[in-house]
Amino acid sequence: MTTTISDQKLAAWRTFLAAYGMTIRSLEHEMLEDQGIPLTWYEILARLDATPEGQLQMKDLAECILLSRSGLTRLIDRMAADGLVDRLPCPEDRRGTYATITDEGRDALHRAMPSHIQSINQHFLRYLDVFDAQALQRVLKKVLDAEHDDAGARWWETGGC
Amino acid sequence: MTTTISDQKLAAWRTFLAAYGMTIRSLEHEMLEDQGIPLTWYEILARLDATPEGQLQMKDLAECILLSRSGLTRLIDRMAADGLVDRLPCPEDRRGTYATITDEGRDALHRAMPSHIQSINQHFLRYLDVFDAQALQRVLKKVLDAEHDDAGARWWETGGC
DNA sequence: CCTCAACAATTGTCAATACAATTAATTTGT
DNA sequence: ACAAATTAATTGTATTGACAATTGTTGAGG
Repeated sequence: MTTTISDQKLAAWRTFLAAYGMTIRSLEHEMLEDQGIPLTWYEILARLDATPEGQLQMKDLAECILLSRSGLTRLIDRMAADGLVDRLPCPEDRRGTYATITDEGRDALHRAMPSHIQSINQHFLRYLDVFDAQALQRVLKKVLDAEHDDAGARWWETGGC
Repeated sequence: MTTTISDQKLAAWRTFLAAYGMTIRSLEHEMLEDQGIPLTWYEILARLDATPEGQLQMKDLAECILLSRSGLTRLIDRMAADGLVDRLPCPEDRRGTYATITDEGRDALHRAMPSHIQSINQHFLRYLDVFDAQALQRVLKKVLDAEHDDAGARWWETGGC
């Protein structure tokens, strides 16, 4: 049986898509322009920095970023070549590898963060008042929680934008 | 001067990012799985089909999809090679090129659309009631309208998901 | 204990994208 | 009218990403 979806809801979906596309392009552009690093690098650095140890196993990193696992190996390669992260073997499971943020990586992150937050504000948040933000948060959290009910991971609630 | 952004608003931003990433990955995967075409192709077909003439100039297409202009030339190459679109020269401006949807393209689109809408519902809309959808639409439209005030284009309001 | 399935990460290979430079056509300014 | 600037699209080249197969390791069942 095919459920009919209301035009109103589909319009909300289209607006969601368009808002994302428009915003993320500005953010990617400004991150590269102002900080010289791709937004994907920033995301990795932020996630690593948000952990107590400053490190994550590749598999955990792969699942919490919006990128494929296959791309991750070589993405970390590049970041390691730039000195922003280190690879270290995982003692308790010798299949695993930790990606660890370096001091240089933390520097780059902390240098980029204020500017990035300003970009987020400039292109997105400044158009929202507190109630808008609450509404957005409430609505989209329903989606996230429902789709992610299988695992206990709640990585998107952690800091680091 | 550096404005301070509330944690509440930043949390809304993170949720926005996470919801997009989680949803779009499912949609891309299912489009390729069920219909054998990338989601980007679907988006192009939908935009062309939504115009009265079934065609758009490359420049207009480039600005209404979430992709770079440079990638577009070869993306249309591939779709043309598959028979889903045609290229035709633009009479009133000989620099221009129209990308035109073919009958085969319309077939592919109309075949894919129900399944795609079901996917959107499955991974996103079904978690929202009418009020949620209205709230989402209202909030994100503020962002879109504000960021896009320069041009008169309101392409994201047109049909075709 | 030992085999086999599952898992983590990487590698090979090819497709897709980004960015800069180029070509061709149009518009603008004088 | 004509040189200069702008625009539309494409192309060259290098980077990045996707997907399948591979390597090494762990864990479960007999």
